[in-house]
Amino acid sequence: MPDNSKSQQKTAEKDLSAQIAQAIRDAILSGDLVADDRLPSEAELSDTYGVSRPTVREALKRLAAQSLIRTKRGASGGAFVHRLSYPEAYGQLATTATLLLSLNEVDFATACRARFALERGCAPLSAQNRDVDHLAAMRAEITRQSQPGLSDEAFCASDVAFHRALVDGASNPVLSWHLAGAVEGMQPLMNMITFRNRDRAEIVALHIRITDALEARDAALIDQLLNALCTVTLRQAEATESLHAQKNSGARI
Amino acid sequence: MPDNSKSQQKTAEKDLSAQIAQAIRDAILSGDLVADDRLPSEAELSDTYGVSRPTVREALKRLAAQSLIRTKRGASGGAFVHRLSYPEAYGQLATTATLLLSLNEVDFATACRARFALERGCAPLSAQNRDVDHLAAMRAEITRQSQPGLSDEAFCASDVAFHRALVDGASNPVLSWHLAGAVEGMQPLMNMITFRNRDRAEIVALHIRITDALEARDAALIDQLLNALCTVTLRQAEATESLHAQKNSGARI
DNA sequence: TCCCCATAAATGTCAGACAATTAAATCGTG
DNA sequence: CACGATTTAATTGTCTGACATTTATGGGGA
Repeated sequence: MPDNSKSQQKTAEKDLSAQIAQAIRDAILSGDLVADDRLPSEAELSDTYGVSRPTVREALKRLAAQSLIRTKRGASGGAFVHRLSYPEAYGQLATTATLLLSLNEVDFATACRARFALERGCAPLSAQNRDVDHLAAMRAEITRQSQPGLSDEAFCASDVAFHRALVDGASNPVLSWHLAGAVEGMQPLMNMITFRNRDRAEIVALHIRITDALEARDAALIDQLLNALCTVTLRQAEATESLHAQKNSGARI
Repeated sequence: MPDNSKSQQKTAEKDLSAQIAQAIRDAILSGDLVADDRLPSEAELSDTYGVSRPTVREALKRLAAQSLIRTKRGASGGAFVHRLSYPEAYGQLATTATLLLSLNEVDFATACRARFALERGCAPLSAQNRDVDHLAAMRAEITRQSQPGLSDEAFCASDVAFHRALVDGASNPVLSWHLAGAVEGMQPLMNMITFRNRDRAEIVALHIRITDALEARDAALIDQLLNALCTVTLRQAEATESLHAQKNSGARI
């Protein structure tokens, strides 16, 4: 039996803990293990895979970091297949998105266009399924945004909440999840932008029109207004950028 | 000094490895550590945090599982802040999406509507930025899909490739990343659907019209056709479902 | 019957050691 | 002096064994 040994090409010769984690991950994603199933204890796993307990623990920690399992101490404790909740999935997505944008030098325009493209995609569904609660939430955020002397951070937060309410109007949690990740991941880039008062007024005006259009279930108009909002935001970013460039060049000379 | 102990509410009293991982994660996401920065060695970290090396290692494995760091052995080795590549980010997103859909009993209709909503969102950008390469790729997939006797898996794979080319036409990697995750996460649900020949013909016909519309840069038409495709897919899923229900009830009696 | 406590099972943590890998320093030789 | 082989040191990967901590369970006593 010559092929009993590990195939040197396929398994990629990674760490033992990575291999074990992959094996368990596959079992979960393929459905062999379903939510709330209990994995064997660390001692049993170390025996099964022929490795020490620390190695097994490293594998389990890898899975825990991906929210694939959760662990409980004590008798009748152990590692259990975790039913990923939406808030957790949101956190995972936000982390990945933030990392992807910030460490890959994705420019603001690309991220911004992607975000508005996704949001425009769910506008028709929002127009169809929106509830009075969503409209009320959006109007509340508009009131907040209109207050003078609001910090840039607070304005951004309110902006995010407004768009979140708009997306939630689609009543599609999967859609909300994607959009939340897209928006959250942009937050670091977004915080580099400063909104002048005139720009804020323009944005708030568009928000009001969007809310009205949503109330009227006018999907085409929402689409158009979101496009306008995207344009405004991009212009804003350019202005901030040129301002910084100017300042930097001035300081350098 | 009574408050020297861990604050019982704020730090949430998690595992030491989770706390350390969180601290390093924050340092990376906040920008204190940038790509390719080298972390202190495991021995130094264990000394810094006052824990043992296995505990530090568990923390590092958590971060590695999120592709936040990568490790290298040997002298001048260690843990380095990892620049997340798009393929890796794609894998992360796909894992989370698959988990979210399969372990949370998200019904096919919800996932399908979300996917097409996102795809319709990038249709205008694709119409604007599409290249001849994208059109060629889509036409190649259409040819593949039209072959009779194709297995359901192969048909699905070609379908995915077709839509991927459509999305890539937007020339926005962030957008492509989101869509790829949405589609990949649906794969397990998608594989439960069987496409009859008549349905396949209908889908391929729509694909042809979509490609033509993309060539003509007619965003509105693409939007309309994607809507139709969504409707067809949903009808398909319902048919498969009722078929299964029928079979199951028959077997049960 | 009800409460308290011992017990057992499991994860969490530690200490020390050795193996494997890799880059750099060292040495030897032409 | 130059260049290649060898040694060395630093670092991660893995193992062993032990102890601490948490928690469900069951038994004993009031």
